[in-house]
Amino acid sequence: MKASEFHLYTTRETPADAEIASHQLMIRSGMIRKLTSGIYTWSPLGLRVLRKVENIVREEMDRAGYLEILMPAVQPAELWQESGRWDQFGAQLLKISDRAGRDFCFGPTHEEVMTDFVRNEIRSYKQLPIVFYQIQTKFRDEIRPRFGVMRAREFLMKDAYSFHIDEQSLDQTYWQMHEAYSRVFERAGLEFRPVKADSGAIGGSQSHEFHVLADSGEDVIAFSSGSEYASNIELAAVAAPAHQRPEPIQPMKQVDTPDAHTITELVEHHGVAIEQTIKTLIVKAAEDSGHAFVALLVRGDRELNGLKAQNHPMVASPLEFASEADIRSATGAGPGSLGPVGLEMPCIADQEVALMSDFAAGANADDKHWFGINWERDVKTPETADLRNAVDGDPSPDGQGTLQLARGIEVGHIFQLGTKYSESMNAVVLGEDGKSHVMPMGCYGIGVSRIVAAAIEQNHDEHGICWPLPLAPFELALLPMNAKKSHRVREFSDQLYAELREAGVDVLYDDRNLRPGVMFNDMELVGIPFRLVVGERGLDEGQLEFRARTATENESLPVDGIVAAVLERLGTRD
RNA sequence: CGGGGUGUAGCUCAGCCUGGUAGAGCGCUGCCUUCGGGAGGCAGAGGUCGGAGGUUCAAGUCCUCUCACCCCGACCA
Repeated sequence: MKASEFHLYTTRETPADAEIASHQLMIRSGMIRKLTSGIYTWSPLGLRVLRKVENIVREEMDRAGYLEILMPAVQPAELWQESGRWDQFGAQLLKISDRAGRDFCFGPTHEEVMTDFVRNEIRSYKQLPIVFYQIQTKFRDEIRPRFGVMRAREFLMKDAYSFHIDEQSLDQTYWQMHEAYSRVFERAGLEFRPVKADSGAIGGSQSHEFHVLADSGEDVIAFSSGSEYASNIELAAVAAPAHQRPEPIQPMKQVDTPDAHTITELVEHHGVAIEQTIKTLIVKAAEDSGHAFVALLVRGDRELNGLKAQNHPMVASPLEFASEADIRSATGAGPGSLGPVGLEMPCIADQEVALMSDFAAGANADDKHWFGINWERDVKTPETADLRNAVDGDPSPDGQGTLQLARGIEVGHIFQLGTKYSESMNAVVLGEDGKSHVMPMGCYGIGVSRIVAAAIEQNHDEHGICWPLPLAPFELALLPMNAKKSHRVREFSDQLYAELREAGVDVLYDDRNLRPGVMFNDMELVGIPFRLVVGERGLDEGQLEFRARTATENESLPVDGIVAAVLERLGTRD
């Protein structure tokens, strides 16, 4: 491709509304343009990358024997009413109506359409197992779209659905898919981890997420130093500490703390060790608990794990924090002055909290805290549960090694769905026994457009994007120096461009007659993995300069045999 | 949906408080010079100041309403 015939439009300025590197770089390199909130146009440059990802995904799905189909983006309400999700899915479901007033939605996912398709197509266990997939534009009306295509409302997703005669077959396909997913991310050249995940509202027995590791990731994953254990931090269990509760030393005393409404302020202004403080969080209680609210106690330096909390029988699910007004009427104090002493509601303490002594907590009166609190002596020892997020160095839940935490971007998620949809939508086949069987299902998603952003988060520097070769929009940039004046350089470059194309190299030939600095900066911003520079000086010596995007030094390559040398350096390609 | 903020040239923003005939940088067009890490000069094109209403002799600026976008809280590929 000649740059003069391509649409390259880069900008020096960082757009004001782009916060993270991938979003900034995608805008600056001109890969995407925002049409409206959470909805983007892919430019020719961006589309090249998107297609690379898409093709890797497609090839790996095909290799595994899965069958590609294409389902409608617009779906009738009836199907969603049949599964019960028309009302359940919530505001993320974009509902639309046609001229006759019939209801439709723009598909956020395709379980219903898929199940409908299969219940009409598949009649016999002999046709099972079967896996269909599609690569489709989805729409989810996110409350807060952000980070460009990372969390867009409209996005490109690969979704696959498997159908089985029994759970065992589902389990088998599930692990095949796990393998296929790993191949996808390996081929894309990304550093990733599959982790155990919460199956959430979708239910089912098994679920894994695939995360691209990046410091800017929104998810935290935990993996063991001593085993294969890896899970989303939501699921990482924390073992109860083994030590005994120390004997009380301090008397309990009330302290005026008008300057301390957060744990940090309490620590800074009153010299309390943060490990000796307790955070009291008031949440709504489960409906059948007989209470309106429940207090959750975690050590001051710990984070509440929302999933663990809402799974507790006393706690409402989904987790809902009490409003400040609710807190005030229930405790008589504001959220900055709460504690277990004298609290008129059930308390659930994290395991380690029950083993603390001489600790500080709010007094349930504004601007007052109790210091030197001890369980039993000053307040009843509460019920305990595992409520906090794991931290670096916690023992691994499987007993082998310790946990390390890393940040990740969720780019894939696989589920064993069971019969949730096949049952409500009556997707059955005749079994070997001549009877109807409801088909267990699996569903498997990959965020194709999100992978593009995730790859940039993982691979960029101060100059721009550093594409892994398999995702790069072009493999090689051919940069002539001062071609406007130098006929030699231009003619040589024209010729070399033709030869490289002939050899199958995906080359971007910058024939725009720009100054060298502009070309270098553009190619680095766009992230072309390799560049080849043609200049008068080099031609005099019979040499060209070759350089990898991530390298700091040029390599001199002789003009003779240049194409072969370049091919060798590009390495194995698809 | 709550809370906060911003809408002025293609982009990034100043001007608004204190009303008086629309600005800068980048980008774009033309010419000249320059040419190995985002050059310089000259000449240009480009804005119903998000929209509607109001106050005023006069509104980008003040008031009301409205729309859009962004940021902080509950979800997900």
